[in-house]
Order: sequence, then structure tokens, then C-alpha cells
Amino acid sequence: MKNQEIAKIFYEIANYLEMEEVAFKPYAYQRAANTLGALEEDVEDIYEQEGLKGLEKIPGVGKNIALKIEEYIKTGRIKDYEKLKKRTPINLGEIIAIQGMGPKQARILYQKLKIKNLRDLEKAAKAHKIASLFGFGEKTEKNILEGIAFLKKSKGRFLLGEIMPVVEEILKELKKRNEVEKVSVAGSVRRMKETIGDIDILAVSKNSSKLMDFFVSRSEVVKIWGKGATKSSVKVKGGFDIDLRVVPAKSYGSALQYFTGSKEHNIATRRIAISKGLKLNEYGVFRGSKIIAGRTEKEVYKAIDLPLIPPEMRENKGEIEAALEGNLPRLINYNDIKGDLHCHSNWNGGANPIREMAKAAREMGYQYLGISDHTKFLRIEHGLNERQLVQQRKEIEKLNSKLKNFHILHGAETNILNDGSIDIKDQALKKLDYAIAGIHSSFKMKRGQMTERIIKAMKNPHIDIISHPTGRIIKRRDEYQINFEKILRAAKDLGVILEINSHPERLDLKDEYIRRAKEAGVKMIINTDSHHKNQLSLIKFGISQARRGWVESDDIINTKPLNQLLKYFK
DNA sequence: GCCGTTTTCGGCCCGACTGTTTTCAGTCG
Repeated sequence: MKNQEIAKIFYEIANYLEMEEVAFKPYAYQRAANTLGALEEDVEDIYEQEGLKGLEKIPGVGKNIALKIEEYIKTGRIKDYEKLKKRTPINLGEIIAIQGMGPKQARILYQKLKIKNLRDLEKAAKAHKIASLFGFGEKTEKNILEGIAFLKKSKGRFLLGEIMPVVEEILKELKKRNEVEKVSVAGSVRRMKETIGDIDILAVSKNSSKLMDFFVSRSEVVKIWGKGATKSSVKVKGGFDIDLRVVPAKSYGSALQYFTGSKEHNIATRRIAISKGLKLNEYGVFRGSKIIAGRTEKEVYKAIDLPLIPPEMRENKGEIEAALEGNLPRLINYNDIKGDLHCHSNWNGGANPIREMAKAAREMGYQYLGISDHTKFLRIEHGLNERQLVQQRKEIEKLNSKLKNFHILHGAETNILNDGSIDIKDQALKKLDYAIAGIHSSFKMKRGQMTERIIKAMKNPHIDIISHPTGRIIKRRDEYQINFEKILRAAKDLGVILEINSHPERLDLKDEYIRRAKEAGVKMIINTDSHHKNQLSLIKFGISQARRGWVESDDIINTKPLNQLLKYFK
């Protein structure tokens, strides 16, 4: 599917155009990129079936952009985009990835200091050449250096959410092939880590050379790092590497265990094997030279007297000890969620009417859906005021009167203002089925002040849930400064639920905090923060994060049926 | 460059915040 590739180019075109101060076109390209990125159908299919006319039916795509999509499908490139890059030969995406840097500043830096990329930028900032530029200053220079340091931390890693569609696609293709007997993803993808370095795939095959031929000749492959009978390695268009390993069936389980990792977990399991006079490696569990296990992972763990440990827990952070003591948690399952309570409709920033969101939720097998649109402080998202909330309630009641075995709940994602108050009056909050509160402004408060701000919001007698409690955006924005222990105590005392936001860029709470929340006896909820009905499926990333935080079904309130769920709300 | 319609061209989201100015440009959400 080329949708994402084209969307990415359109975003970049928008940035270059913005840099050249072209009016309105950047907005048009951004809009086209947005819809393309969220499109269910493959643009290539649309083009094949209906040609340019079909492409023009996509919202935000007109004659010109349709032509560019056609050009990319036919030639794999877009000439206008290349012209833009040639005119200002800088790595714009890299520079504006720094928080606070935009296309306009990037252009000035190029014109005045010939800065083309992060390396140039870092050098110039360190030599204090930036602070003296007109429009720049000391703080900007400091921000640049901090931003670069932050980017370096997450460099070369990709979001699980960007990687997963690629993994699912390639697994599907491989499973279809006759020469493939078994195939699975391994590595950090299988452990569902929030960011991923590269993709490891493991297969059993009767004809590995045929399989490897296919693997390296797929259309997404841009570079072949290596190709052999048991291992091939390629780089694909998304910019990440995929390794495919072929192992014998008798070693499939041990290879899967070995390549899933983590390295720390493997060191611990091998140590246990040694203590039992055994040897564990990717080929199996051995007593002397005799193989005693290897075909399945379960068999491998059993051979060293351990139960099968879920991949999401394999970090050597206590799971081995828990397994030895028979205390492994029974992790929440991927089909335990009964409804999503953080969803936006087209009453504000969302894409779909409530009716369509509910339909999509129902098709997922949910029993309920909560609509929680932004409230008035967030003008940019057309946040709702008290009066609009009343109107929205009427619509929801009307829809509910027609629904059987499904219920739409009326909530709101209110804003925690700087002083900890809520941007919606208590009178209006009281009428909602539940109320979420979240921070959407002034992220850079001091630790103590920020903690108090959130705790004050939790004390509001109508607030039930705190959304994305730490505010981080993975690879882009650090979490805000809070005393998490204090927040946990307040949540426990006040009966406030903390959200595990499933959006791949947020995954907030993160795994470590989830575990601490569970230990503190704080209840959580897994939501998607969907702004489009397609995003409801992102719930799997929230669940995997919860599993990485050792969470059981009982810790999560939206695993409960409706009547029990409601008991958690004030 | 797209859209919608007043069907041929005007409008396109806009306020808060920051850091830099000395009244505002750029960025963010």
C-alpha cells in the first residue's frame, strides 16, 4: 500500500512550500496527506479501477494532487517535490523535528549560516552563531541544543504503530506462500515495545532459497544488505530494516525464544539452563549434545522448569522470579476490552458523526462507546461549551433510543487550566455520564506546580478520568514534570481512573508507570483517543502497553460490562 | 491547490504562547 509513502511526501511538500511562504498550498497538501494517511482503500486500487477521476473523489484531492499521485504510482517519484528539494537543498524534516523549529526559521538558518542538516545546526549552536541572528536569541539556541539531544536519544527507532502495518502485511504475504511452513515476527515487535529498531521475522521453510528470492524482490525493498540461505536482510521504503531468518522446524521454538529477546531476558533464561546442567541457545535446549527441546517456545521454557512467559514481559524486570514462584500475572487479553471511552466525534476535531463511531465500535464487538469531545478552552479543536454539551446529549439519547445491546455514553475531555480548575462548569459536568480531564496547554510548568495542578483537577467532584496523564509524545515531546507517586496516591484516595492512551505516539501511561499504578492499586482505562472511526483499532497498542505493565483484566475498568463500569463514575 | 457554489473565484482554523521584538513573527495544537 503506497498511501503512507505518498502522504509522507505530501507532508514534506507542505513544509517546503511553507518555507517559501507560499500561501494556502501548504494547507492543501497537508489536508491531502491527512486523508490519504487515514484512507482505508489502497490508492493504487482506486487508481487502477477508476483512474484520475477516482483519485479526485478523495476529500482534499483535486486535479493537481491526483496527477501527483498518479505520477508516484507510475514512476515512484514526484518531480515537483524533487524540484522543491533542489531549490533549498536542506534536510528540512530533520530540522523541524526539533520542537519549536519551523520551516521559516530553517530557511533563515540556511540563508545566513548555510545550515543544511542537524549536524550543521548543532555545530552552529555550539559555536554561539545562532543567538546573534536577527529574530533568534539565547533561548532559541539553548532550545536547539536540547532538541538535538532529545532527537539523538530516539534516533533510528520507529514507532510500533508505524511498523505494525508493515509487519502484518509481510506476514500475510509470507503465510500465503507454499514454501513457508511457519512464520512469526520476533524481536521487539513481538514484545510490543513502543519503539522499534528493526524487524525480525522467523520462518520454517522447505525451500529457503525460493523464500529468500521472494523476500528480497518485494516491491518495498530499496536495498539488500545481504542474502543467504538462512538469513537475508533488507531495507524497505519506510526506512527500516527487515531480517528474515529460516530455521529448521525442530529449532523453531528456541529460535523464536532467542530472537524475541530481550537480550537481558535471554541471559537470565540461559543462566537457569546452566544451573540445571543444560545449554540453551537458538537451536534448542541441550543436555550434552542431545537436544531435549526446541520445537515450540512452550517446550523450551518447560525444559528449564518455567511456564511460558508472555513476550511483552520478557525484559528481565522480575518476570523470571515471578515465573519461578508461580506468580506470573494473568495478563489482560487482546479481546478483553468492552468499549472505548475516549473518542472524538465531528462535533469538534473528529472526522465522523457519533452514529458512525458507534457503528464502528459495535462492529468491533464492543458493548459501549463513550463520546468525549474536547471542551471550549481548546478553540482550535472547536471545543464544546456547556450549551453544546446539552445539545450533544440530546443527539446521544436519540441514538440510544434506537440501539439494542449497545449503549453510547456521553462524556467530555475537559481541559485542566493552569490553576487546576476545569474549563466546564460543575453544573454541566454533573449531567455527563462521565468526565475526563486532560492537560492541553502550558506543558512546561515546574514539577510541584504541575503536580498540584493535576491533583486539584482530580479533586473536582465530577472528574472521573485523567487522560494521557504524562503528556509525552514519543520522539517529539518529553513528559511534563510531575511527582508521579503523589499523583498515584491522589488517584487512589479520590477514586480517579488513569488513562492508558493507545495512540502509538502517546502510549501514555507508559509501561513502567502502568506497573507502578497497578502496584498502588489504582484503576486504569485503556482508550484510543480516536479522532476517526478507523483509529478505534489502535486499542491493541494500549493493550500491549498494559500487558508490558503486567496488568490483569481486573485492573482495567473498560473490561467490565456496562453496569459494572458505571459504578466507577461519580 | 482544493472546495463549494453566489458555477468561476474567494476563502481557506485561529488563539495562546514564546522569544523576540519594542509591536510581532513563528510555532503549536
